[in-house]
Amino acid sequence: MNSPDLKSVCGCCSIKELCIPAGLAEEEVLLLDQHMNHRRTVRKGDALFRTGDAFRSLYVVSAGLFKTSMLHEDGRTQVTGFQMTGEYLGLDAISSGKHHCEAVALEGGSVCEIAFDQLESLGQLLPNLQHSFHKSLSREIVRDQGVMLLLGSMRAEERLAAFLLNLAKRSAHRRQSDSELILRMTREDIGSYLGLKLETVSRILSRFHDQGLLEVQGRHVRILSSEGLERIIRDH
Amino acid sequence: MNSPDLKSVCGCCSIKELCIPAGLAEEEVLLLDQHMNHRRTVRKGDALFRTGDAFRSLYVVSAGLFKTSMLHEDGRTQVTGFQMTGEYLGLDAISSGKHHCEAVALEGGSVCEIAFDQLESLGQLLPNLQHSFHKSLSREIVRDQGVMLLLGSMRAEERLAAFLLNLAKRSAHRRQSDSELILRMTREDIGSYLGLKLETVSRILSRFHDQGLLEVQGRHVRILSSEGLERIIRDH
DNA sequence: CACCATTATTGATCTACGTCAAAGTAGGTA
DNA sequence: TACCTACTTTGACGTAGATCAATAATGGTG
Repeated sequence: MNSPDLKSVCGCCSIKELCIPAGLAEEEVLLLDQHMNHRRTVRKGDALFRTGDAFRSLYVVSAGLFKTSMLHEDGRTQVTGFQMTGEYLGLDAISSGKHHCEAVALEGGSVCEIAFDQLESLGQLLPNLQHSFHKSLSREIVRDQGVMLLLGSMRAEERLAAFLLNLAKRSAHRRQSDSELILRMTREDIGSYLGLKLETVSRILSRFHDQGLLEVQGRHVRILSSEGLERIIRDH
Repeated sequence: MNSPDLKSVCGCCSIKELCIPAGLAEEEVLLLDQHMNHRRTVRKGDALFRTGDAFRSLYVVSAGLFKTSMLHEDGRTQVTGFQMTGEYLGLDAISSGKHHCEAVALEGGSVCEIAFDQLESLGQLLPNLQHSFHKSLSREIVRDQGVMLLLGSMRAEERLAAFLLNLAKRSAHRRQSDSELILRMTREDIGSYLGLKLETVSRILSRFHDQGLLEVQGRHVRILSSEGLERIIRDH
């Protein structure tokens, strides 16, 4: 537990408009600040929580990239998401009081932690916060259902095109380049997320490269034609 | 808008322990009752809302069975769930103020409607309600991620086995038989939900029948060996 | 710098599921 | 009751993606 430094106070946080404080009044953010455990740094490979851990807190990514994976009892495992700055980790655990997935850092970064009971109490005081929290939960549902659509009805090329466009869009939203991507995750992680084998992911990246849609250099990917990728999805 | 009859008042509702009132104190339920639009009946085929509709209310199934489908702009469509008594409809719409899926009744039934702004206000007053609502949202996330796991890592037989066991479990929880199932949805609906073609669904049901795991008579299915179905999932 | 472990690419082959097509069946309606 | 439509079953065949296998690149570490 680090002592909060100034920059990690919500009111002064560089990502406050992407995070919980978004849309809150200044005095509301002050109140929020009293309940947050401010930035905790994590190193690549660190787990924030693991499947089965008791649920106490939600986390919001303040820097870096995380992946969440579900592990089924029969040994099956599936990457359920990649979380960037401002995105919540742990929302699935509210339902039962224990985590259903594990969250692992794919690069060094930091998170802010908030005890869930405190978030709920604070929600009683701040309708704005309550509402924006509901939106976050609902947004996660929409995201998951989007992945269901992808897994249930798209072919491998379409899935990968959608994945790359999604990463690019989210990067752009965070004022990072929307064409220069660094895939912090392995081909196997991508494959697991997309319901494909790593060989298929690799093959299709090469194919996109050959078609002039991407420049692929290991984990460095540059999107040369987002229209081309969109067309792949549209033309099924 | 029907005038509420006695039986549809939450405090007297036959399914109150499956629904929003679950876990609330009597006086809290009274308050809730003042904000619910009580039972509205729906006929088979009726749509509660459609993709793109403005979001005002959540619904809870009080009787019958619904399906929700997402339609992608490119004409792709995917069944995202089948909702039974006590389950919410419309949670995805909170995020953006418009519905991302459509909800259609698969048999005659009824729903209770609650204006979302009223539910939020009520949540400010009733921490219990707030908390149980958060759990419902989170449960939907867990459910969706379970489907992601199914779609991303299971083979056709495993998906169908998991689907049937899930229906049976949820029926049992509602004090209906856990072995005698009536599939209110078409093979195509099932296929869409499971990322399979209707022919595959049909073939696998026949195969399960031949293996003595099921008795299949059109939409009437009796589970003869749930252990057998579980084994199929476990033994990938 | 050289080493090793991890990750990625590419090819050859196999197979689960999709596609296309033809009957068969059930349920609602006149 | 008989009809018609919508749904279901089953077969023959094709293909996208998995599997198996062999190199080839990385990148972190002593």
